[in-house]
Amino acid sequence: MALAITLDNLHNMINIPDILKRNSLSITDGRMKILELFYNSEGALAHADIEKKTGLAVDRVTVYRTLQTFVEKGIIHQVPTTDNSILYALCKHDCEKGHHHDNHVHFVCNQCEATVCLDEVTVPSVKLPVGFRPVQAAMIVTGLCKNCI
Amino acid sequence: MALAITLDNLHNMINIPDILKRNSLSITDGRMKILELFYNSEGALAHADIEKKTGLAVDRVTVYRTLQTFVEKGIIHQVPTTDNSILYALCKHDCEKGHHHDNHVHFVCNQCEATVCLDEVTVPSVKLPVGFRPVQAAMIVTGLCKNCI
DNA sequence: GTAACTGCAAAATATTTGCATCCTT
DNA sequence: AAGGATGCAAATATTTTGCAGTTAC
Repeated sequence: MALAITLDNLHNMINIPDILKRNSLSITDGRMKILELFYNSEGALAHADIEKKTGLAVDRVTVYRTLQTFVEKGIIHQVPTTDNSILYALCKHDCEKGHHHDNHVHFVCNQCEATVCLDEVTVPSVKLPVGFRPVQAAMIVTGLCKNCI
Repeated sequence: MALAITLDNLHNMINIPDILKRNSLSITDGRMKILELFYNSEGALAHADIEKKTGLAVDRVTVYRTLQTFVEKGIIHQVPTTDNSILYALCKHDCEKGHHHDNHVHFVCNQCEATVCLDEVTVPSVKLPVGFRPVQAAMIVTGLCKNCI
């Protein structure tokens, strides 16, 4: 019989300490808790979300420093937004190696406010006016997500 | 206060007080100065840019309030960014009527840091996974602008 | 004259930095 | 043991709010 891959055993396949180790980061409670949060969350997270969910377990300053570290290591990336909020999301593919490959479309739900990475949808290229040399492109689509339709 | 008539807005026959009037806003020094700034600037502006350029002429709080008012009226729009900065740019077409039509691509120069609206380049549509209903899309391209190539 | 707008002060938030202590390796 | 990571306190920075005085209409 085929092995059913549920969310749960998908998570079991992910080894949080290992990810930290691969990125030459010491394995600490705070980093584990925060990284776990990302793996257990559907969409992108703001600093405030993380602070709320970790509660007293992790200091506010540590959250700032951890997010910064994770971005530098390529474990998470900053999600572009149309407003001015700062969101972070896991680099699903192989950003862990230090290069970000977040050229996928980000979707923001107007209803539930969640931001999700549509890893399978790549940003289309556009023709720019003469004189502009493109290097990277980001795209944000807003609308209704599957939970809110 | 005397409105400085630059070659540019003279040529385009842009009447700053008129724009305010059309939007049922009283014509004040601060609003004129700030709106003028937008018309005389190539790209998008951050709150800090405006504060620096208006100097003591306009209070910091007034800048915040004016930007908010202008966005509400559809005179300017918030520019999506890949980092977390807040940028504003003129709505070039007919956003003054209260609806935003900023579905154009925004370009950020890695060299000079300027953000410009590519009004002539519209955001392409993408095919989303089942369950996502798109309403709006934004796109940010980074690279080198014509001045920095 | 009246409503709208501004500036100032201060409150509320958000982010960064320094340093002593603790924990991972 | 040593270097890195954390927590706490405090310094900065950013944004919002209240209110009294001023200005546009």
